[in-house]
Amino acid sequence: MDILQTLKSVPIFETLNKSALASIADIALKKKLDKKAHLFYEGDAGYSVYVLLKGRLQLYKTTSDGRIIVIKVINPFDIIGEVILSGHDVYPANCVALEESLLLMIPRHQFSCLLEKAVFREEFISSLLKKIKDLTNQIKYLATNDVEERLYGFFKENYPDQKEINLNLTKKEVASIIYTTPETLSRTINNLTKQKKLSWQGKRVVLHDSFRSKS
Amino acid sequence: MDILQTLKSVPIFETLNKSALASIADIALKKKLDKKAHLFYEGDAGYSVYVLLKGRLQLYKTTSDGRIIVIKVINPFDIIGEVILSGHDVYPANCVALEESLLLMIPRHQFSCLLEKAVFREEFISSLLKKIKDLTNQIKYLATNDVEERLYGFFKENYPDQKEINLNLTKKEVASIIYTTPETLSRTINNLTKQKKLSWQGKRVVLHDSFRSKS
DNA sequence: TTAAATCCTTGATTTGGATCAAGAAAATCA
DNA sequence: TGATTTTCTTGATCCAAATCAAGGATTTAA
Repeated sequence: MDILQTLKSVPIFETLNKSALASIADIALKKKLDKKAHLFYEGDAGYSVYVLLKGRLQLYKTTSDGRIIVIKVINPFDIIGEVILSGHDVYPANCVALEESLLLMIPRHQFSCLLEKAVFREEFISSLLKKIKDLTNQIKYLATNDVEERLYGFFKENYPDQKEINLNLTKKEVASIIYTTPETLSRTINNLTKQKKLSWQGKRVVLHDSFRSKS
Repeated sequence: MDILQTLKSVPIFETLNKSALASIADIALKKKLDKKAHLFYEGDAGYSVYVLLKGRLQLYKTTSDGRIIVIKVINPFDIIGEVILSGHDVYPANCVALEESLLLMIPRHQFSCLLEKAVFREEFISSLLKKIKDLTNQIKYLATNDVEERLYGFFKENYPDQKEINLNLTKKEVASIIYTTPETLSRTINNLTKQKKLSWQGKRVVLHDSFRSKS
């Protein structure tokens, strides 16, 4: 698929007219990221804004004692790295591919120019506001301390409405996304399996109707 | 102080020229909020964006079992409620005054018009990006489970560089801001006092140099 | 000024989940 | 293919902080 076609399929660019799309297509590059490869590290100076086309990324920070704190899992059509648009800024977190991913890479200056267009600006601001809402929910989700509940939230957030999931993540990775350890996740899955709330074999997860938020 | 003067003192409006300022002054209203009064509740339809001029607010959500999850403490010159700019949206959290506060209230449509101006737009986008960074840090801060550390972060974030603080909050409120209970906060203060890391009498808190992050 | 409500403290107890340990299962590599 | 690494599971133990309880201090209301 050529870049122009690709652009049209990305919601944030949908409202742009042909000439605007063409001008992005001229300077945007596709970038492939292997599983476990990093897009950037915290503190890196940033010159590009990215749009995830395919795959799944993870934004995370590390604590002083080496633990990983997952900020957010990034799904297709999310914008990444837009924080570097203010000032000559650096990325505030690390970003790694959870699976093989495909990105669109737009130089920062070019991206700024797009903001001249009212329709695009509104889309962009909306996407920032949505991100703020998401992070707000993430905080609530985290502060509501309960591993089972967080696991439920993980599926709901990242695999909405799916009963049968083909999971491209290890349990260890899921554990870190829901802020727990592999041991605790393993025991939680045990319990849920006994209660017939889900089944989890290899990459295949089936959520039964009884697997619900307690609230 | 009249509104025009006030506007000039708010960083996000600093770059605006006289006519732009005058047009805001025409439609912006000052709003006083008593301590414990709500600016809005989660789910309320929103028609205004606010700027905090004086005082301190708290954004929070409630869990299904009635606990309060503090999302963010808002300090002067922060923008509040801008999330309602996308679509015909509702506020995603509750907002309450922790002390008597003064706000500037700008109708949403008027605020949107300001975004036509490139300088203002850049300021506004920067403020959104900063908010995203802040929330990101809040997540890390929360996930780094340690009450003493979170208390340290609370002071650093909200009373930067202050050694002697006149605290307008009850200990119960501080406890909820750092995601703990009054009992645990009380014990933590005990320990820190014994170690001569701080003293906390009534509203007056003195942080000694030895009160530092462990990391 | 007293009464009622709320906040704060201290002690005792409980608990969810982390950590430690070690073997089994899977995935990756040579 | 077998060898090595990594992941997953299960059990035992530990711990920070929540919860429960109850008395004292402070604030607010009447």
